[in-house]
Amino acid sequence: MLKFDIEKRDGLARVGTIHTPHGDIKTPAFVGAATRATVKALTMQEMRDLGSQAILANTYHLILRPGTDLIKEAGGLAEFSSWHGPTFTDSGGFQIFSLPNVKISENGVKFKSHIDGANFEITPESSMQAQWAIGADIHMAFDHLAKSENYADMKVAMERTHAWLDRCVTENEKLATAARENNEVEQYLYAVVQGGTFNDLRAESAKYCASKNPDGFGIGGVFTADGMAEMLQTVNSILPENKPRHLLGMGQEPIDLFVGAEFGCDTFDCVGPTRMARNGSLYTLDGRINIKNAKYKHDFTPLMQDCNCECCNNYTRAYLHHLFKTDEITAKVLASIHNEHFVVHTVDQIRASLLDGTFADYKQEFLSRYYGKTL
RNA sequence: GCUGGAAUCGUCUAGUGGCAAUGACAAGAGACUGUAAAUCUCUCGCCUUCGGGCUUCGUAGGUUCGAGUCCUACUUCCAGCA
Repeated sequence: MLKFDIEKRDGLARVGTIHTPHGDIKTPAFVGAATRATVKALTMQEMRDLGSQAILANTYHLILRPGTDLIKEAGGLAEFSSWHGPTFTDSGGFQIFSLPNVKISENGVKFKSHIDGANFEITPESSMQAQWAIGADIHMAFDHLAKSENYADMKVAMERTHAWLDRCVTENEKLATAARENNEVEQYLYAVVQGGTFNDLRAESAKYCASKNPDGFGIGGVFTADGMAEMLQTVNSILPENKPRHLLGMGQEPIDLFVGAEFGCDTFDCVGPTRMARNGSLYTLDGRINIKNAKYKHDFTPLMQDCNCECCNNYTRAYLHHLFKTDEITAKVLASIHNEHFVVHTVDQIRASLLDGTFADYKQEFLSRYYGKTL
């Protein structure tokens, strides 16, 4: 069983440490999205330098390229990518939601590769096998995200997620047993809670996932902060408190991180920070700015005061503006360093404020400043 | 000097009788939440009550219901010949 120590609680919020075979994660923590075994525009050394504790890769992408056998041959995701720290993999379930032309059946999901059109299929069993081959410390159960917000559709997706969870757990047991016999390192499974915006479905899903006794929980299918607090209260009051919870995909907006942590989530991942960085939308304590805007051409101040990242320590807004306008690769590198540092550091500060009892003040001060001036 | 060719939005460019006029770049702005995203969308002559109105394709005339497109002259540039 995955070891998770909680050192302090505040309502549903908690401060803890997840002990993985590749190292500890001090929670709450923001996990970098390394979909194709890389955080876009950043080296793993840059990720370490900006304070990242863990990364999350995607099974779907790694099945397509380079293939999960190759990653196993390399010694696993951490070794292959030279990250060496704690790693997560997403199951590929999200691609049911995000890709066109997927065929979903009880057995699994049929895709056409977006690269060469080749047909292939992911089932709960094959997702587990692929994740074991990739060798991340923490795996997500293969789940079904509904595309529709319709109650009936959401219920069907949730029930399928539960049926698939049974199969994931069974397959995972087989793989875990085989690994133990071969003296291979442990890998752990999170069940994924679905149910959309319907709290009765969320409650049902949380109960079902908890009953399967996984190592932790992913909370999936969340897309906006609206209603998230109530949903998390429902779900995290049901989930066993001694196991870690990962809020899947949320964290582009700082409010997601505050609400997520306040209502009992331990880790987060989100592609937003690095994607927005590549597109010139950069975090500051006063809200996001678009560094490509003409008004920054002559702005020789740092991107953000009181930021200790490599970008803010060394470069000005005018320089970043110039790099973006001339489409230099370094624009995306520096911007990604800053945005990723911003969210990682914000969650670290949330952790610190929970430890010293100042969370409520920190949240109030941060959010009113961040959203007050720009929204 | 002669003979050809060319002049269109900041730049390059499409356009050979119905056109405020193509495309690209540049410029201005917006979006982005378990990444088919170093992507996508919008604006880009002036005004607008968003119906439309007005002024545009080197300059000046002309032909025509109608001209960026045809004719004449001029200006500038390019090429060849002197």
